[in-house]
Amino acid sequence: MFSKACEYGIRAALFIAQESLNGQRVSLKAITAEIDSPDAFTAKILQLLARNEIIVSTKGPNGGFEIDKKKIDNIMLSEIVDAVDGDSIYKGCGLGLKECNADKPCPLHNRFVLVRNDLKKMLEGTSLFELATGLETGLTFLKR
Amino acid sequence: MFSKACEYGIRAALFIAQESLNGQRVSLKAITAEIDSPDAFTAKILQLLARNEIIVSTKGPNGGFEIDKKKIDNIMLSEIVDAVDGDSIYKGCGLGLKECNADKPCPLHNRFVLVRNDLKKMLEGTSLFELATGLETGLTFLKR
DNA sequence: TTAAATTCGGATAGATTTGTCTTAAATAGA
DNA sequence: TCTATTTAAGACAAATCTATCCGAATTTAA
Ligand code: FES
Ligand code: FES
Repeated sequence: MFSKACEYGIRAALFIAQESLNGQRVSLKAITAEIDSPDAFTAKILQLLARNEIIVSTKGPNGGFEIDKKKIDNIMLSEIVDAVDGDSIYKGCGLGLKECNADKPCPLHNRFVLVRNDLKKMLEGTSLFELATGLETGLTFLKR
Repeated sequence: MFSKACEYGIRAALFIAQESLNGQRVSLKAITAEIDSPDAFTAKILQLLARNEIIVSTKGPNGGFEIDKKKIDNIMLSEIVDAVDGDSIYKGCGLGLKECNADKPCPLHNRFVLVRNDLKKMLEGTSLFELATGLETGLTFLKR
């Protein structure tokens, strides 16, 4: 469904959001320990999220990653997925035709767009804040 | 969403179904011309579908691929996806945890399973026959 | 029986994704 | 200013996915 990079990206963003809500900036090490992901690869993804202004990175001692508190309930999963995986999941044809086109549709088109749009709406309608609360209350987990 | 192999597999199966409904067996060449896919790679996928008894292959002159007419409205897309891509799309965690587990869910679990189950139901509820009719009437297309 | 047509299977190659390593740059604090 | 800490960036490596190549096996038909 999502690439590994995207999975790590979402999990990392959720942890950063959770800690940012508590006023804490977190280091790369803390993130990869929390979400159980490869250090250097995760660092690349965090750079990408920082370049897309989804997270803020700070170098030097006590540096790390954080998210503007005020933005956390305004950052939707769709933004992260789009930054990491692009928009193919929202726009692509289910059977791999070069583009999804209702005027010359593949046989699966009508059924596929229903599911694809549901996924899109779910991602567009879910903020980091909503998911971070479940983490904070211990109801959900970022590794296992 | 699906792998390239799976996309080719579904498109190939649909073309074979359409031709089988017309009593025609089709060669690899005819298939790859119709769905615009790489020959040798497509051949591998067809072998896989044949081993999974979704299609029937015949060697020799006038050989090729076909599907038992009586089975066509009974073969669901889910079988093809499962044969080619496995069941990760039905069972996998959206955030990449080793397994999806409602007892220790990831933050996206509740929302993700809704979409994933819709996708699963769509694939389980769609037969080759249903999609092949759209092809036959010229309403849908396997390449563009 | 021979030749041609066709799929099968294994080896190989290319492309993409995933992951690592090393050095540079920035920053805080002694 | 010096040093330790931390992220940034680019080169590299490994794994996986996609695609190709070639010879073997099977079958039809002359
Ligand atoms: S054309 Fe295939 S999903 Fe729209
Ligand atoms: S645990 Fe992540 S989707 Fe179910």
